[in-house]
Amino acid sequence: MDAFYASVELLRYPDLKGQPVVIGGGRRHEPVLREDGSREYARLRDYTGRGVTTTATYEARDLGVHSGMGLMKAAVRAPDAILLPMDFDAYRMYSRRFKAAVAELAPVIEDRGIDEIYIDLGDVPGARDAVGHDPLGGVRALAQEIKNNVRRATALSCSIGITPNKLLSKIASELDKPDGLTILTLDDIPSRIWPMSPRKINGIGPKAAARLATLGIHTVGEVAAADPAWLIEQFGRSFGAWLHEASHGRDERPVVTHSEPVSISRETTFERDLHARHDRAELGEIFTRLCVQLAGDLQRKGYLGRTVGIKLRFEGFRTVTRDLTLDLPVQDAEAIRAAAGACLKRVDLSQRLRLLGVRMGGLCRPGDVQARRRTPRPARAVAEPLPQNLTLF
DNA sequence: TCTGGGGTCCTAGGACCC
DNA sequence: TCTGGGGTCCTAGGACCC
Repeated sequence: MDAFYASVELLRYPDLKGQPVVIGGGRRHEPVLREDGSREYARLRDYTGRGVTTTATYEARDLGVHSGMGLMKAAVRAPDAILLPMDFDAYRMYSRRFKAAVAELAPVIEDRGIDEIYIDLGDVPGARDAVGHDPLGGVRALAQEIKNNVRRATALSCSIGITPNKLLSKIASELDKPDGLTILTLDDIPSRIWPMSPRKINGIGPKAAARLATLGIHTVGEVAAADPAWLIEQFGRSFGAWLHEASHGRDERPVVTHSEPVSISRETTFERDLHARHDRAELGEIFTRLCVQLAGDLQRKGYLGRTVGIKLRFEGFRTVTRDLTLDLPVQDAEAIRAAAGACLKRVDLSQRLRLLGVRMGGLCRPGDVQARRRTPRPARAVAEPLPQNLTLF
Protein backbone atom coordinates (compact mmCIF):
# COMPACT_ATOMS: atom_id res chain seq x y z
CA MET A 1 0.00 0.00 0.00
CA ASP A 2 1.22 3.49 -0.84
CA ALA A 3 2.07 5.69 2.18
CA PHE A 4 -0.50 3.59 3.98
CA TYR A 5 -1.20 5.36 7.28
CA ALA A 6 -1.07 8.77 5.64
CA SER A 7 -3.35 7.67 2.81
CA VAL A 8 -5.92 6.38 5.30
CA GLU A 9 -5.80 9.69 7.18
CA LEU A 10 -6.30 11.60 3.92
CA LEU A 11 -9.57 9.73 3.38
CA ARG A 12 -10.72 11.20 6.67
CA TYR A 13 -9.26 14.65 6.07
CA PRO A 14 -9.50 15.15 2.30
CA ASP A 15 -8.72 18.85 2.67
CA LEU A 16 -5.12 17.81 3.37
CA LYS A 17 -4.63 16.24 -0.05
CA GLY A 18 -1.54 17.61 -1.75
CA GLN A 19 0.02 18.86 1.49
CA PRO A 20 3.01 17.54 3.37
CA VAL A 21 1.51 15.41 6.15
CA VAL A 22 3.34 13.35 8.74
CA ILE A 23 1.81 10.58 10.84
CA GLY A 24 3.35 9.86 14.19
CA GLY A 25 3.67 10.76 17.82
CA GLY A 26 0.97 10.44 20.42
CA ARG A 27 -2.50 11.39 21.38
CA ARG A 28 -2.14 15.12 21.92
CA HIS A 29 -2.28 16.55 18.44
CA GLU A 30 -5.72 15.53 17.21
CA PRO A 31 -7.16 18.05 14.74
CA VAL A 32 -9.58 20.51 16.36
CA LEU A 33 -12.88 21.34 14.69
CA ARG A 34 -13.41 25.11 14.38
CA GLU A 35 -16.82 26.79 14.64
CA ASP A 36 -16.99 27.40 10.88
CA GLY A 37 -16.59 23.66 10.28
CA SER A 38 -12.99 23.84 9.14
CA ARG A 39 -10.27 22.02 11.04
CA GLU A 40 -7.19 23.20 12.79
CA TYR A 41 -4.27 20.84 12.45
CA ALA A 42 -1.13 20.54 14.50
CA ARG A 43 2.08 21.56 12.75
CA LEU A 44 5.30 19.65 13.00
CA ARG A 45 7.05 22.73 14.42
CA ASP A 46 4.87 22.63 17.53
CA TYR A 47 5.80 19.07 18.41
CA THR A 48 7.89 18.22 21.43
CA GLY A 49 8.65 14.68 22.48
CA ARG A 50 10.26 11.44 21.42
CA GLY A 51 7.94 10.29 18.67
CA VAL A 52 9.05 9.27 15.20
CA THR A 53 7.54 9.58 11.77
CA THR A 54 5.68 6.38 10.94
CA THR A 55 4.54 7.57 7.53
CA ALA A 56 4.95 10.72 5.51
CA THR A 57 2.99 11.75 2.43
CA TYR A 58 5.03 12.01 -0.75
CA GLU A 59 4.91 15.81 -0.40
CA ALA A 60 6.53 15.49 3.04
CA ARG A 61 9.10 13.03 1.71
CA ASP A 62 10.06 15.62 -0.88
CA LEU A 63 11.00 17.85 2.05
CA GLY A 64 13.31 15.17 3.41
CA VAL A 65 10.99 13.61 5.99
CA HIS A 66 11.13 9.82 6.04
CA SER A 67 9.63 7.09 8.18
CA GLY A 68 11.58 6.31 11.31
CA MET A 69 12.87 9.86 11.57
CA GLY A 70 12.48 11.58 14.93
CA LEU A 71 9.67 14.11 14.78
CA MET A 72 11.86 16.84 16.28
CA LYS A 73 14.33 16.32 13.47
CA ALA A 74 11.54 16.16 10.90
CA ALA A 75 10.28 19.47 12.27
CA VAL A 76 13.57 21.11 11.33
CA ARG A 77 13.17 19.94 7.76
CA ALA A 78 9.45 20.58 7.39
CA PRO A 79 8.21 22.87 10.17
CA ASP A 80 4.95 23.66 8.37
CA ALA A 81 4.01 20.05 7.64
CA ILE A 82 0.77 18.82 9.20
CA LEU A 83 1.15 16.35 12.06
CA LEU A 84 -1.51 13.73 12.68
CA PRO A 85 -1.60 11.10 15.45
CA MET A 86 -1.78 7.42 14.62
CA ASP A 87 -5.08 5.57 14.59
CA PHE A 88 -4.16 1.90 14.52
CA ASP A 89 -7.74 0.70 14.63
CA ALA A 90 -8.46 2.52 11.39
CA TYR A 91 -5.32 1.17 9.72
CA ARG A 92 -6.15 -2.36 10.81
CA MET A 93 -9.61 -2.04 9.32
CA TYR A 94 -8.27 -0.84 5.97
CA SER A 95 -5.62 -3.55 6.13
CA ARG A 96 -8.28 -6.24 6.42
CA ARG A 97 -10.22 -4.65 3.57
CA PHE A 98 -7.34 -4.50 1.13
CA LYS A 99 -6.24 -8.05 1.89
CA ALA A 100 -9.78 -9.32 1.40
CA ALA A 101 -10.00 -7.44 -1.90
CA VAL A 102 -6.81 -9.12 -3.11
CA ALA A 103 -7.94 -12.53 -1.86
CA GLU A 104 -11.07 -12.35 -4.04
CA LEU A 105 -8.81 -12.58 -7.08
CA ALA A 106 -5.68 -14.32 -5.78
CA PRO A 107 -6.14 -16.28 -2.55
CA VAL A 108 -2.56 -17.48 -1.97
CA ILE A 109 -1.33 -14.62 0.19
CA GLU A 110 1.54 -14.20 2.63
CA ASP A 111 1.03 -11.54 5.28
CA ARG A 112 3.95 -9.19 5.65
CA GLY A 113 2.48 -6.79 8.15
CA ILE A 114 -0.28 -4.24 8.07
CA ASP A 115 0.36 -2.80 4.60
CA GLU A 116 2.23 -5.43 2.63
CA ILE A 117 1.64 -8.90 1.21
CA TYR A 118 3.19 -11.39 -1.16
CA ILE A 119 0.82 -13.03 -3.63
CA ASP A 120 1.49 -16.30 -5.41
CA LEU A 121 -0.04 -16.03 -8.86
CA GLY A 122 1.21 -19.45 -9.90
CA ASP A 123 -2.20 -21.09 -9.81
CA VAL A 124 -4.38 -18.12 -10.65
CA PRO A 125 -6.28 -18.72 -13.89
CA GLY A 126 -5.53 -15.95 -16.31
CA ALA A 127 -2.02 -15.33 -15.08
CA ARG A 128 -0.64 -17.94 -17.44
CA ASP A 129 -3.30 -18.15 -20.11
CA ALA A 130 -1.41 -15.96 -22.47
CA VAL A 131 1.82 -17.90 -22.35
CA GLY A 132 2.91 -18.46 -25.91
CA HIS A 133 1.98 -15.30 -27.69
CA ASP A 134 2.01 -12.67 -24.95
CA PRO A 135 3.48 -14.26 -21.82
CA LEU A 136 3.12 -11.17 -19.67
CA GLY A 137 -0.15 -9.80 -20.98
CA GLY A 138 -2.16 -12.10 -18.73
CA VAL A 139 -0.35 -11.18 -15.53
CA ARG A 140 -0.45 -7.48 -16.28
CA ALA A 141 -4.20 -7.59 -16.74
CA LEU A 142 -4.58 -9.58 -13.54
CA ALA A 143 -2.42 -7.15 -11.56
CA GLN A 144 -4.48 -4.26 -12.84
CA GLU A 145 -7.62 -6.08 -11.73
CA ILE A 146 -6.13 -6.54 -8.27
CA LYS A 147 -5.28 -2.85 -8.07
CA ASN A 148 -8.79 -1.95 -9.21
CA ASN A 149 -10.33 -4.24 -6.61
CA VAL A 150 -8.18 -2.77 -3.83
CA ARG A 151 -9.15 0.74 -4.88
CA ARG A 152 -12.83 -0.19 -5.05
CA ALA A 153 -12.70 -1.69 -1.54
CA THR A 154 -10.59 0.98 0.15
CA ALA A 155 -10.28 4.04 -2.12
CA LEU A 156 -6.53 3.54 -1.70
CA SER A 157 -3.77 2.90 -4.19
CA CYS A 158 -1.15 0.21 -4.03
CA SER A 159 1.97 -0.70 -5.95
CA ILE A 160 2.57 -4.15 -7.36
CA GLY A 161 5.72 -5.85 -8.57
CA ILE A 162 5.40 -9.06 -10.55
CA THR A 163 8.51 -11.19 -10.92
CA PRO A 164 9.63 -14.81 -10.57
CA ASN A 165 10.24 -14.55 -6.80
CA LYS A 166 9.66 -12.64 -3.58
CA LEU A 167 13.05 -10.93 -3.50
CA LEU A 168 12.58 -9.40 -6.94
CA SER A 169 8.91 -8.61 -6.42
CA LYS A 170 9.70 -6.59 -3.32
CA ILE A 171 12.17 -4.51 -5.29
CA ALA A 172 9.92 -4.25 -8.33
CA SER A 173 6.96 -3.07 -6.27
CA GLU A 174 8.96 -0.01 -5.29
CA LEU A 175 10.14 0.94 -8.76
CA ASP A 176 6.99 2.80 -9.77
CA LYS A 177 5.46 4.02 -6.51
CA PRO A 178 2.84 5.28 -5.94
CA ASP A 179 0.12 3.43 -7.85
CA GLY A 180 2.77 1.39 -9.64
CA LEU A 181 2.70 -1.83 -11.62
CA THR A 182 6.08 -3.24 -12.58
CA ILE A 183 6.81 -6.54 -14.26
CA LEU A 184 10.36 -7.87 -14.23
CA THR A 185 11.83 -11.02 -15.73
CA LEU A 186 15.20 -12.58 -15.03
CA ASP A 187 16.49 -10.93 -18.21
CA ASP A 188 15.85 -7.52 -16.64
CA ILE A 189 18.20 -8.10 -13.69
CA PRO A 190 21.39 -6.66 -15.23
CA SER A 191 19.70 -3.52 -16.52
CA ARG A 192 17.17 -2.86 -13.74
CA ILE A 193 18.61 -4.40 -10.55
CA TRP A 194 22.38 -4.26 -10.85
CA PRO A 195 22.64 -0.45 -10.99
CA MET A 196 20.79 -0.17 -7.66
CA SER A 197 22.21 0.41 -4.22
CA PRO A 198 22.52 -2.82 -2.22
CA ARG A 199 20.18 -1.19 0.31
CA LYS A 200 17.30 -1.86 -2.08
CA ILE A 201 17.60 -5.57 -1.33
CA ASN A 202 15.33 -6.68 1.48
CA GLY A 203 17.73 -8.00 4.10
CA ILE A 204 20.61 -5.60 3.45
CA GLY A 205 20.28 -2.92 6.08
CA PRO A 206 22.40 0.05 7.06
CA LYS A 207 25.15 -2.04 8.67
CA ALA A 208 25.64 -4.47 5.81
CA ALA A 209 25.47 -1.67 3.25
CA ALA A 210 28.10 0.29 5.16
CA ARG A 211 30.41 -2.73 5.26
CA LEU A 212 29.91 -3.31 1.55
CA ALA A 213 30.75 0.34 0.91
CA THR A 214 33.92 -0.04 2.98
CA LEU A 215 34.85 -2.90 0.67
CA GLY A 216 34.29 -0.69 -2.36
CA ILE A 217 30.94 -2.18 -3.28
CA HIS A 218 28.23 0.36 -3.99
CA THR A 219 25.83 -1.43 -6.33
CA VAL A 220 24.03 -4.76 -6.52
CA GLY A 221 25.96 -5.44 -9.72
CA GLU A 222 29.24 -5.12 -7.85
CA VAL A 223 27.98 -7.64 -5.30
CA ALA A 224 27.04 -9.95 -8.17
CA ALA A 225 30.49 -9.57 -9.71
CA ALA A 226 32.26 -10.35 -6.44
CA ASP A 227 33.76 -13.79 -5.88
CA PRO A 228 31.28 -15.74 -3.73
CA ALA A 229 34.13 -17.26 -1.72
CA TRP A 230 35.33 -13.76 -0.93
CA LEU A 231 31.82 -12.68 0.10
CA ILE A 232 31.68 -15.66 2.45
CA GLU A 233 35.07 -14.70 3.83
CA GLN A 234 33.84 -11.17 4.52
CA PHE A 235 30.29 -11.85 5.70
CA GLY A 236 30.22 -15.40 6.94
CA ARG A 237 28.98 -18.64 5.46
CA SER A 238 25.29 -17.96 5.59
CA PHE A 239 25.02 -14.24 4.89
CA GLY A 240 27.86 -14.24 2.35
CA ALA A 241 26.30 -17.00 0.30
CA TRP A 242 22.94 -15.30 0.50
CA LEU A 243 24.43 -12.01 -0.71
CA HIS A 244 25.73 -13.78 -3.81
CA GLU A 245 22.38 -15.41 -4.53
CA ALA A 246 20.36 -12.27 -3.86
CA SER A 247 22.54 -10.10 -6.07
CA HIS A 248 21.76 -12.46 -8.96
CA GLY A 249 18.05 -12.23 -8.20
CA ARG A 250 17.82 -15.80 -7.01
CA ASP A 251 15.31 -16.60 -4.26
CA GLU A 252 13.51 -19.88 -3.71
CA ARG A 253 11.44 -18.95 -0.66
CA PRO A 254 7.84 -20.05 -0.96
CA VAL A 255 4.85 -17.82 -0.28
CA VAL A 256 3.88 -18.82 3.26
CA THR A 257 0.15 -18.56 3.86
CA HIS A 258 0.05 -19.57 7.53
CA SER A 259 2.37 -18.80 10.41
CA GLU A 260 2.22 -18.88 14.18
CA PRO A 261 3.62 -16.04 16.26
CA VAL A 262 6.97 -16.65 17.95
CA SER A 263 6.63 -13.95 20.59
CA ILE A 264 4.27 -11.25 21.78
CA SER A 265 5.49 -8.12 23.53
CA ARG A 266 4.67 -4.69 24.91
CA GLU A 267 7.10 -1.86 25.38
CA THR A 268 7.02 1.84 26.04
CA THR A 269 9.39 4.76 25.77
CA PHE A 270 9.02 7.27 28.58
CA GLU A 271 8.54 10.96 27.98
CA ARG A 272 11.58 11.56 30.15
CA ASP A 273 14.28 9.18 31.33
CA LEU A 274 13.40 7.51 34.63
CA HIS A 275 15.65 6.31 37.38
CA ALA A 276 15.09 3.04 39.22
CA ARG A 277 15.57 4.72 42.58
CA HIS A 278 14.20 8.24 42.10
CA ASP A 279 11.23 7.21 39.99
CA ARG A 280 10.67 3.83 41.54
CA ALA A 281 6.90 4.14 42.03
CA GLU A 282 6.30 5.40 38.49
CA LEU A 283 8.51 2.71 36.98
CA GLY A 284 6.85 0.03 39.03
CA GLU A 285 3.43 1.14 37.80
CA ILE A 286 4.57 1.13 34.19
CA PHE A 287 6.18 -2.27 34.63
CA THR A 288 3.00 -3.74 36.06
CA ARG A 289 0.87 -2.11 33.36
CA LEU A 290 3.03 -3.64 30.63
CA CYS A 291 2.62 -7.07 32.23
CA VAL A 292 -1.15 -6.63 32.46
CA GLN A 293 -1.34 -5.52 28.82
CA LEU A 294 0.82 -8.42 27.71
CA ALA A 295 -1.34 -10.87 29.65
CA GLY A 296 -4.40 -9.36 27.98
CA ASP A 297 -2.83 -9.78 24.54
CA LEU A 298 -1.95 -13.39 25.28
CA GLN A 299 -5.42 -14.21 26.55
CA ARG A 300 -7.16 -12.43 23.68
CA LYS A 301 -5.05 -14.23 21.12
CA GLY A 302 -5.23 -17.53 22.96
CA TYR A 303 -1.59 -18.18 23.83
CA LEU A 304 0.46 -19.13 26.84
CA GLY A 305 4.21 -18.79 26.98
CA ARG A 306 7.14 -20.25 28.84
CA THR A 307 9.82 -17.62 28.25
CA VAL A 308 9.30 -14.24 29.88
CA GLY A 309 11.71 -11.52 28.83
CA ILE A 310 12.34 -7.89 29.62
CA LYS A 311 13.95 -5.19 27.53
CA LEU A 312 15.52 -2.08 28.92
CA ARG A 313 16.88 0.87 27.02
CA PHE A 314 19.08 3.26 28.94
CA GLU A 315 19.84 6.90 28.33
CA GLY A 316 22.34 6.84 25.52
CA PHE A 317 20.28 4.13 23.81
CA ARG A 318 22.15 1.10 25.13
CA THR A 319 19.70 -1.80 25.08
CA VAL A 320 19.73 -4.80 27.36
CA THR A 321 17.52 -7.89 27.49
CA ARG A 322 17.07 -10.63 30.05
CA ASP A 323 14.82 -13.64 29.87
CA LEU A 324 13.74 -16.53 31.97
CA THR A 325 12.20 -19.80 30.85
CA LEU A 326 9.65 -21.24 33.26
CA ASP A 327 8.88 -24.90 33.78
CA LEU A 328 5.29 -24.44 32.70
CA PRO A 329 3.65 -21.99 30.30
CA VAL A 330 1.74 -19.10 31.85
CA GLN A 331 -0.68 -16.46 30.67
CA ASP A 332 -1.63 -14.36 33.69
CA ALA A 333 -0.27 -10.96 34.63
CA GLU A 334 0.88 -12.03 38.10
CA ALA A 335 3.05 -14.87 36.83
CA ILE A 336 4.46 -12.64 34.09
CA ARG A 337 5.15 -9.87 36.53
CA ALA A 338 6.92 -12.25 38.93
CA ALA A 339 9.16 -13.71 36.21
CA ALA A 340 9.85 -10.30 34.69
CA GLY A 341 10.73 -9.02 38.15
CA ALA A 342 13.25 -11.84 38.53
CA CYS A 343 14.77 -10.82 35.18
CA LEU A 344 14.99 -7.22 36.30
CA LYS A 345 17.03 -8.20 39.33
CA ARG A 346 19.78 -9.32 36.98
CA VAL A 347 20.27 -5.84 35.52
CA ASP A 348 22.39 -3.00 36.83
CA LEU A 349 19.94 -0.12 37.15
CA SER A 350 22.28 2.71 38.01
CA GLN A 351 21.74 4.42 34.64
CA ARG A 352 18.46 6.14 33.84
CA LEU A 353 15.98 4.30 31.63
CA ARG A 354 14.23 5.55 28.51
CA LEU A 355 12.35 2.34 27.61
CA LEU A 356 10.92 -0.66 29.34
CA GLY A 357 9.43 -3.72 27.64
CA VAL A 358 8.04 -7.12 28.51
CA ARG A 359 7.97 -10.05 26.13
CA MET A 360 6.59 -13.58 26.03
CA GLY A 361 8.18 -16.27 23.91
CA GLY A 362 7.95 -20.04 23.75
CA LEU A 363 4.29 -19.69 22.88
CA CYS A 364 1.81 -22.54 22.89
CA ARG A 365 -1.96 -22.92 22.86
CA PRO A 366 -3.92 -23.77 26.02
CA GLY A 367 -4.67 -27.29 24.79
CA ASP A 368 -1.07 -28.25 24.19
CA VAL A 369 0.51 -30.34 26.89
CA GLN A 370 4.04 -29.09 27.08
CA ALA A 371 6.70 -31.69 27.73
CA ARG A 372 8.24 -30.15 30.77
CA ARG A 373 11.97 -30.38 31.19
CA ARG A 374 12.77 -33.16 33.61
CA THR A 375 15.91 -31.70 35.03
CA PRO A 376 15.76 -28.52 37.05
CA ARG A 377 17.87 -25.74 35.67
CA PRO A 378 20.98 -24.98 37.67
CA ALA A 379 21.09 -21.61 39.34
CA ARG A 380 22.76 -19.19 37.00
CA ALA A 381 25.54 -16.97 38.21
CA VAL A 382 24.57 -13.31 38.10
CA ALA A 383 26.48 -11.65 35.32
CA GLU A 384 27.19 -8.30 36.89
CA PRO A 385 27.49 -7.67 40.61
CA LEU A 386 24.84 -5.13 41.49
CA PRO A 387 25.05 -2.04 43.63
CA GLN A 388 23.27 -2.98 46.82
CA ASN A 389 20.47 -0.45 46.90
CA LEU A 390 19.50 -0.69 43.24
CA THR A 391 18.39 -4.28 43.08
CA LEU A 392 15.01 -3.77 44.72
CA PHE A 393 12.08 -3.28 42.41
C1' DT B 1 16.60 17.88 18.73
C1' DC B 2 18.63 12.20 18.63
C1' DT B 3 16.46 7.75 17.54
C1' DG B 4 8.43 4.23 18.37
C1' DG B 5 6.45 -0.26 18.83
C1' DG B 6 5.83 -4.78 17.25
C1' DG B 7 8.02 -8.37 15.29
C1' DT B 8 11.59 -12.24 12.94
C1' DC B 9 15.87 -14.53 12.34
C1' DC B 10 20.78 -15.40 13.21
C1' DT B 11 24.94 -16.14 16.00
C1' DA B 12 27.45 -17.81 19.74
C1' DG B 13 28.69 -19.80 24.20
C1' DG B 14 27.57 -22.77 27.95
C1' DA B 15 24.84 -26.43 30.10
C1' DC B 16 23.32 -30.74 29.59
C1' DC B 17 22.32 -35.30 27.52
C1' DC B 18 23.37 -39.66 25.11
C1' DT C 1 44.53 -38.15 33.69
C1' DC C 2 43.78 -33.23 29.96
C1' DT C 3 40.21 -36.08 27.55
C1' DG C 4 34.82 -37.21 21.37
C1' DG C 5 30.93 -36.12 18.81
C1' DG C 6 26.36 -34.91 18.05
C1' DG C 7 22.26 -32.93 19.57
C1' DT C 8 18.94 -29.66 22.12
C1' DC C 9 17.88 -25.95 25.17
C1' DC C 10 18.71 -21.54 27.27
C1' DT C 11 20.34 -16.89 27.17
C1' DA C 12 22.09 -12.26 25.22
C1' DG C 13 22.82 -9.36 21.64
C1' DG C 14 22.30 -7.57 17.13
C1' DA C 15 20.63 -6.84 12.32
C1' DC C 16 16.74 -6.14 9.95
C1' DC C 17 11.80 -5.38 8.61
C1' DC C 18 6.93 -3.13 8.61
